Amino acid sequence: MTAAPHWVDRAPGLGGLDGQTRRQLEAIRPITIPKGHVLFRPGDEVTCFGVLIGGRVDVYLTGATGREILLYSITPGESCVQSTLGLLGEDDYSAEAVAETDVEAVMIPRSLFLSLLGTSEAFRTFVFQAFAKRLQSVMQVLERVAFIRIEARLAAALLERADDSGLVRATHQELATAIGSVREVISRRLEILSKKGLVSLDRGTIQVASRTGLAALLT
Amino acid sequence: MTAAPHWVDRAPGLGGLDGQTRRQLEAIRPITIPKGHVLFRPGDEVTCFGVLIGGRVDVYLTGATGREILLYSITPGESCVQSTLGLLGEDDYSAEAVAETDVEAVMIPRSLFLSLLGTSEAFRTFVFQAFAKRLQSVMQVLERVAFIRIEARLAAALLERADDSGLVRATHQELATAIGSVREVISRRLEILSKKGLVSLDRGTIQVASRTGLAALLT
DNA sequence: CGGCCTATGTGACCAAGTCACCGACGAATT
DNA sequence: AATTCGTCGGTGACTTGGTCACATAGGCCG
Repeated sequence: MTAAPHWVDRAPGLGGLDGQTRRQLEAIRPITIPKGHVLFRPGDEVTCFGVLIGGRVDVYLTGATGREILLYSITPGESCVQSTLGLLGEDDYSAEAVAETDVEAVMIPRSLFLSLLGTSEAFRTFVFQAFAKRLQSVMQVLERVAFIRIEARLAAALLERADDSGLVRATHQELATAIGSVREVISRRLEILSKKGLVSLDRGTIQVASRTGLAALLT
Repeated sequence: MTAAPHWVDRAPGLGGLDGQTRRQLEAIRPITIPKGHVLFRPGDEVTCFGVLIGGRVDVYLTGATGREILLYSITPGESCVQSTLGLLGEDDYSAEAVAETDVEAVMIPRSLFLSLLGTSEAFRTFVFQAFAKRLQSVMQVLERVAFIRIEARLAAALLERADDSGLVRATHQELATAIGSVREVISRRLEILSKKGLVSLDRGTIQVASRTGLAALLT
C-alpha cells in the first residue's frame, strides 16, 4: 500500500525545508476539527500557529450589531494569519474563525513557531507570503465594500460560487455575509436578477442561468 | 556641538541590531521628499523598502469612481508595508501614498532588504511587527466602514484630530476621506453637530465645543 | 396533523451616497 | 479697489442600501 504523503508535503508553501526543520514539524500530529466548530472568537488569546491541511475555515469580522463579513477563507496549505498577528504583535484575535467543513490542521506551538522563524528561511518565507497574501485580500475586501455597488458584488459572488452546472449552494444570508451586506437586500437583488432571467431561485440554492449576463454587471 | 542621532537610532523598532547590519543600514543616506509628493500610485512597481524618518505619509485606497479612503498614516520609525507586500509577494502597489508634510525617508534596496531579512533577527522583527500592525489597522478600517455609522466615525475623527484647544484643521473633504465617506455627507453631519452646539464651523477648521458631547456619539 | 426551525418575502422607514449646481471666501493679479 | 480664479462649503432632488417588524412558506419530525 502507498502511504498518504506526510502533511508537510501537502502544504504547498513549505517546500525547501532543511532537514532539521522538517523533522521538528513532522513530529507534530495533525488534529481534526468537526464542521461548524468555532476555532477562535474575538478576544481569544493566541497560543498556536495554525496550518490547515484539509477542509476549509472561514474567517469573519463581526460588528457590534452582530453583522458579519467574510474576511477570507483558509484552504489547505494555508496558515492562519490571525495567529501570526497574535504571536508577533502580542494581540488577541479580533476575528472569528469557523470550520466550514471537517478540518484537518496542524497547530505549531508559539515557542517552536518563533524559533523556526529564526532558523528556517523556508519557514520564514512561508509565513511572510501568507501574511502578504492576507493583507492584500483584506484590502480587496475593503475596496469592494467601500467602492463597489451591491449588484456587482453579488454577481461576482454568484459567478465565483457556481459549480459547473451553474448551481450555487448558498442561502441569501450566506451570500450577504460573503459580500458585506444583509439578507433583505440580497433577497431583493436576487429577485430582480431572477426577473431579468439571469438566475432562478430555490430554497437554499441559486441556479445561474446566464453567466455572461451576470458578468455584464461586474463593472 | 552635539550631533543629531543617526537615523537608525530614530527608528524605534530597530533596536538591538547587530554591528554588521547596523553598518549596512548606516551606509544608506536618507532622502527628503517635498510635501505633496506622491510616493507611489496603484500599479507602480515596488523597488525599495521604505522607512520613514521624519514627517508623515498617508496611504489611500482609491476606488474606480475616484473616491479615496485613508488606509493608514506612516509616522517616523515606521516602514511602508506596501513595499513589503511588493517585495515579498511580487505584486505591484495597489494603493497611493502621499507625503502630507516634507518627509525624510530611507530607501532600502530590494537586494539588501531580502538579505537583511535572512541575517538579522532584529530587522526581521521590525518588518514583521510593522506588517502585523498594518494588517490590524486595515482590518479596523474595514470594521468601521462596514459596521459603524457615519456620525460615530466622524465624532471619533474629530476627537482624534483636535489639538489641546479643541481645534481641528481639516476640510470637510479631508475628514470624508479619512473615514471613508463623501464631502456632502460630512458637511451635513457637521451642520447637525453645530446645531447641537457640539462644534462650531469655519472655513478649513472645526472647533470642538464639547468633547464629552462628541464622545457620547461614539457608541 | 401540528409544532418548530430555517429560509425567504415585504412594506415602511432611515441612513448614506450621487449628481448638479450655487455661493462664499481668499489669494493673486491688474 | 476691482477682477479673476481656485478652493471650500451649502443645498435640493434623487438613488441605493440598511434597518425593523412581521408575514409566509417549506421541510422535518414527533
